[in-house]
Amino acid sequence: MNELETFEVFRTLSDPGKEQLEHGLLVHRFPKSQIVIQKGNSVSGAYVVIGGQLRVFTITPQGNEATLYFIRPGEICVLALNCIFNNLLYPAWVQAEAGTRVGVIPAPVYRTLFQHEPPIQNLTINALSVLVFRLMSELEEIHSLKLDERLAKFLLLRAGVDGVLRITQSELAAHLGTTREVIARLIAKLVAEKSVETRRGAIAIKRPEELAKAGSIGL
Amino acid sequence: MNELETFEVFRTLSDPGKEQLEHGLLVHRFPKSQIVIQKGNSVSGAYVVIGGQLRVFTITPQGNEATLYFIRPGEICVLALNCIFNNLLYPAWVQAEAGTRVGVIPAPVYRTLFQHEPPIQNLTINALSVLVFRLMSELEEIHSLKLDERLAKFLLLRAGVDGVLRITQSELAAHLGTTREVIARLIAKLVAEKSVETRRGAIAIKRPEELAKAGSIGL
DNA sequence: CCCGGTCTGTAGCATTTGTTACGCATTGCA
DNA sequence: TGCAATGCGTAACAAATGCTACAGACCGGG
Repeated sequence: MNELETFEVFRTLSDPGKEQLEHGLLVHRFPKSQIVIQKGNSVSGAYVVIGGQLRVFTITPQGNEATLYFIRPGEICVLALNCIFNNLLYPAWVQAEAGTRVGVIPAPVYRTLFQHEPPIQNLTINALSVLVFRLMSELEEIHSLKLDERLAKFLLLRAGVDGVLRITQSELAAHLGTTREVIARLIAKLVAEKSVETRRGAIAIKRPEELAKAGSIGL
Repeated sequence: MNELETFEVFRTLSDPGKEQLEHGLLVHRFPKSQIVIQKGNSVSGAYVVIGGQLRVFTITPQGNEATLYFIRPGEICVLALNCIFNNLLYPAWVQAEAGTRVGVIPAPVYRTLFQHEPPIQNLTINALSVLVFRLMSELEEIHSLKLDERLAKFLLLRAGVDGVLRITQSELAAHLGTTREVIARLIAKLVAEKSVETRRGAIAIKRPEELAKAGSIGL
């Protein structure tokens, strides 16, 4: 039984489909922070994250990173899909976090699966759709919200159940497409009004209501 | 022969596929500037533009519009696709420009076509992919370019062969997600350096080289 | 031809964001 | 323990953008 069958979609394939998949599948492991794909690389197949997590980001001319999104276990890299369906080069950078395991389904295999297997069709369409929505709301947010509002939203949406978000301010800045100093300034305000506390490499949310107000999120 | 067969994709369907399509297809006509879909509407099917052009945009809390993209003849509304595949409500506004004709393929019909007809699969994947790329480069641009650079790029990419772009400054502002005054200020600079001339409802590009420099486009 | 609506040109000020430049704290490693 | 690397806090300044306000130009319809 291949590793992808931990995920439901791949269990519901037809038998010939499963066979094709087993034949082609490759599994890679990446150590922490390793760059998996660079902008301009050609893409050999569809990437499915089995464990760990991948981070997709771009780099601005000034050298700042801006995170586009994450790929978590069971998810598939949509940009790579785009590339294999349209024969394009990969348009961003990808970095592995923690010990990440990734399954690679070679492009030709994936394309035949897509033609005949409804589960793969759904998976594909869904992945693309979700990305479109994320990107659109991201765009809308950038146009309509100020940085402090986006920050508040980000903190709320990503904090764990204990209200603690393990992330450095530089990383935060990268996610929001700005610089560390700006983030530090905004967080200082939040600390002043006791909405959050800061630690090295982490932020603890103390008064989510305040953040929700700032980020215009219904709580 | 139905109106969609002016476009190649729909001519390459299998016979049963064509039949299904003919059964379900509806064609609508819209006068200039009519709002076609409002945010939150439910979506009845896939929209294919036959003639004219649709404009998809959002509205910020301050009431400013920001254009997301256009749908031209032969293209399909990807957001509507998303909605019919995932049973969502439409997430933006759509407005018709000029006398636009739109074909509507009801959701169930489209879904069966998608399952069995490779041309429709390709069309769908392509439409989604292209949109993802557009949105991503838009995002990257917003992060990395300043407004004047984005403006220069926009002018160059959209001007006709005669170097004239028929658009009001308010519309320009909407496309770039800013306000008219800001656009006026930036254009004033361009006029001062004689890169462009302005008329009522139009802008004439006089020295594309200058704009290309500003917008960091290789000419 | 006049008038109301739309489009444009400008100015000045308020805010937000980016930049530069430090100093200190914490961590992990030699 | 000492040192280097990394992360954080802060200040002052520069630049970009947004907002308010107003005046003149142009257009089409009555």
